[in-house]
Amino acid sequence: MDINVKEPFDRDRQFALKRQAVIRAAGLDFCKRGYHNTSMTDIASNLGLTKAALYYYVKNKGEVLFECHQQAYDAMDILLEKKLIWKNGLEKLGDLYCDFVRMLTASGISLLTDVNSLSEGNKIKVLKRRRKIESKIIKIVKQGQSDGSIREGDPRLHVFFFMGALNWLNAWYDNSGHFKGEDIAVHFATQMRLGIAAA
Amino acid sequence: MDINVKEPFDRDRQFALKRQAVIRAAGLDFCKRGYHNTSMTDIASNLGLTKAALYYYVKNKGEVLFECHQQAYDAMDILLEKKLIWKNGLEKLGDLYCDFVRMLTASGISLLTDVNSLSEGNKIKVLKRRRKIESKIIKIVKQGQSDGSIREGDPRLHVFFFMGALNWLNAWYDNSGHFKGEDIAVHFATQMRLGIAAA
DNA sequence: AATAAATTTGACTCAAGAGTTAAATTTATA
DNA sequence: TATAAATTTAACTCTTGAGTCAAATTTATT
Repeated sequence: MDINVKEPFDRDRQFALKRQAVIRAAGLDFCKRGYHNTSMTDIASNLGLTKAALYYYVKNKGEVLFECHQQAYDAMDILLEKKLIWKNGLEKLGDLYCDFVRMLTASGISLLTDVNSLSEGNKIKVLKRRRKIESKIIKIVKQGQSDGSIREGDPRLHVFFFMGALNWLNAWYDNSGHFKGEDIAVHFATQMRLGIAAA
Repeated sequence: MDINVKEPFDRDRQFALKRQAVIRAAGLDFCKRGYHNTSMTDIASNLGLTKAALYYYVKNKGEVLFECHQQAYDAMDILLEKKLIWKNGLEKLGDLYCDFVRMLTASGISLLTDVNSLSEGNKIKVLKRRRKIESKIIKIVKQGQSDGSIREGDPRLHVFFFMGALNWLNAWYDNSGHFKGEDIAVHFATQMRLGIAAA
């Protein structure tokens, strides 16, 4: 048996899980009110904790912001690596994009835009990761242009366009609101696909 | 002759122009580094001025942020009111969107996203204006769905998608960079149109 | 030359919030 | 029951940056 029944008693594991929860909660706060309009005390009290307890899990506020970014990119990387067989670049991209939206609406992970509040070192790391992901997506677009499923045009502009829609998602999406995550995912993926599909 | 040769000597006029310049410069700074990562001293020194001089033109930092939003919405309203005869909703929307991108890349006006750093009162005003603009655009989409130029689907989701691309524009566009504003405008308008066009 | 507007200088106050600390207390583990 | 981990309490320090102010200086207008 692989299931570890003792897991809930594994303190390191509990610590890691709680730390993740802190990051995720902070991410939601940053998303809703903005990094600088959210104090460590806010984050703590939203978790039913005290500021001092937060500092038991994280070094400082900048680290929290950094980890929020990491979390989002980790999730995106996992979706990018999901290797299946696709008819063509367009299909591949459509499903990937759908997964991105699903992930952002369902997981509590926020794709933050505030890169300028990171320390210089972390900012570089985050931008590097973002570019890496972007370039993987651009590669899929080029693939689609080669196989004839995606229309011509600057691949970077193709990507900037629909990734913008994705980045804006967090600004307005509210999981207690009118739209269901899955519906948005399907709608957005369709609109994305049609925008770049070959005639 | 309507041209007022004395204009450069009209002090009220000069004051207003300089105030506008302050807002616009601040908008560019906020866009590049974020509202909270930009100090009043930064804004001043980017204009070759001193902080005290800034306060000769504006009441406080919050007012500057508010005016940045107003400036962008003023510009969008002007484009929205540009009434011409269109074949159908899709054409109308395509041209409008193209104008939006042109405006954002050419005018030095920034479409800021940081609404949470506004005072409660100003935040309400800004969100009200944003919703008003959004609903005008949604109306055009519905128009297009009636006249058969735009495919079915929730009009709000159609709009959220391509307005996201617009909001994200400021985050990456650099007027000294690789892409020409006009090229982006044409590309984005095309991609927007194809995403919602009827089959 | 006289006046008013625009701007600089530099020092200052004030508030908010990050981050720390030590001691006490609660909770889980063995 | 003894121990170690998790968390609270509450007070504290420090930094940053907004906003103010008064006096001096420069620039434009008449």
